[in-house]
Amino acid sequence: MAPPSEAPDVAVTVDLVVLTVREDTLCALAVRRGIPPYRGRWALPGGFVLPDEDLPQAAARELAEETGLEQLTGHLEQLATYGAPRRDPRMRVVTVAYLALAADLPAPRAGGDAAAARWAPVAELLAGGGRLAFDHARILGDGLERARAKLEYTPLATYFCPPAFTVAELRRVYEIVWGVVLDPRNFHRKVTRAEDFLVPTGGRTSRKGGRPAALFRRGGARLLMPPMLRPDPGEPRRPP
Amino acid sequence: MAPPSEAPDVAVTVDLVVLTVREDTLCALAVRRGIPPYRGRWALPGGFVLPDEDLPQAAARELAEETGLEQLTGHLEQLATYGAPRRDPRMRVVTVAYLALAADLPAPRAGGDAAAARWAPVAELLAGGGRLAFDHARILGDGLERARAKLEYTPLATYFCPPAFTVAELRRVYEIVWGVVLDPRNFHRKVTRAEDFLVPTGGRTSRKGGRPAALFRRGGARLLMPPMLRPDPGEPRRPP
DNA sequence: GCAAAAGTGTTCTTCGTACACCCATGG
DNA sequence: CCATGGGTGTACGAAGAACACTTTTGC
Repeated sequence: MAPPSEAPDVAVTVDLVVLTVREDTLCALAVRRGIPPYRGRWALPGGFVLPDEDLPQAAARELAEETGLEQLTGHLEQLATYGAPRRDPRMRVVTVAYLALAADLPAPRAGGDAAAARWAPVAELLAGGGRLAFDHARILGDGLERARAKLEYTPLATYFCPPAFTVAELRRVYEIVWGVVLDPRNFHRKVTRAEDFLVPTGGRTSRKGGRPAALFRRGGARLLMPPMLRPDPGEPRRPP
Repeated sequence: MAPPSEAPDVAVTVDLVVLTVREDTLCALAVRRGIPPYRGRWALPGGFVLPDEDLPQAAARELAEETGLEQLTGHLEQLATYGAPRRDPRMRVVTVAYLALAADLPAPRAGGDAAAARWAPVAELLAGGGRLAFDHARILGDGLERARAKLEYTPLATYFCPPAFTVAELRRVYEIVWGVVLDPRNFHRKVTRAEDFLVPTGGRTSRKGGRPAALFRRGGARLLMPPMLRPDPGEPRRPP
């Protein structure tokens, strides 16, 4: 509500869960730490909030620094804030996590405290506890859960796709993020019927086999209505 | 991601959107500021995060201090974090907002920097911009939106009710929070059929007129399935 | 023509909506 | 016995699941 007379010993950072789909796998941006603590371990990209910077600005700046991604493409939203007293052994650090979604991007570049940066499969980063530095496994898990949930009722999945995409590409996104298999016919009807969800560009794809698919771009709808229903997972996925 | 060598000049607080339903009105807890800035204006309750305290702890402590509410009853979740550079004119303050829901409570007590505290109708606090101090109108608006959305697919509405309640009382909560009128018969079926949503206590109410209603308590379900659908608003509401 | 992928139609069932109707109590 | 609200049954339509079937391309 109100600040104290004296400034407490706290630092505020932003951390980023940047998700993309590459080679039929859901991947997150990870950086290798070049300094202690957790030196040599993978972590989520992030950094300090500058004195004259709002939180979304800080997140967008870090995102651009790490990926070169323009803010015009992709999606960025606040995820949650993590501030356990000893989540960073050096001092009290409260971090505001952001979730970013982007189409397949060129390989990231290292910089700052990061010795390296790469797109890592989310499953790999979350497997076997303790791979990620700090509480970043939990943050990544929360980001993944948020993304999965929002695919149901928002156009978020389209942010994983290039500017023009086919219905099948969009369906792949759902299948990969949710880890399920969806019926291509029902999916097609659903997304093409939803008001303002997809806009036909008029273009068509050409491929080796099969009928060419129509190309679409993201429409103006902010909600997918009726929502896409997520089947309970467990089904296997076919090979790429 | 990693803290700096030197601590930046930032303070971290928690602010609370505490919602309750009293006298057929959705109300939020508001405190009157006793010190500048915004002296004499109403604000959301909140305070500093203590050095050895996690964020949810800080929120729960502030909630208990302001309302006397035990953590056993009610609901508390993180809402969002607000950190615009000049949201507090004195210094950089990043605040982590929490959303709390509670059944009708005794009148709150003032304390700390607050000259007074009261339950104020949400509509009143949000009407005519600039009533609330800082960016608290926006925070309250976000909390309201979150609460409204989560009534659809979670048992959140039951936290507005006393430990044992009737289906009609629960329906009133939905109607008041959403500002709509719901069909009592369909509502009854829906909530009583949903798995683990309501548990009959065996008790019954006695009233002046009409058949006594069965009493229920909140079940163990964390999701309401299938979800309650929110009709588009606009309908008037009958008098209390 | 055949394989392969896009896209349409059809059936069955589930679930929301509207509303008629019955139940149980106080006065 | 009647007013008042609690609770059940039923008919209709919208939408999801499953799947047969047609369309349009490359080879």
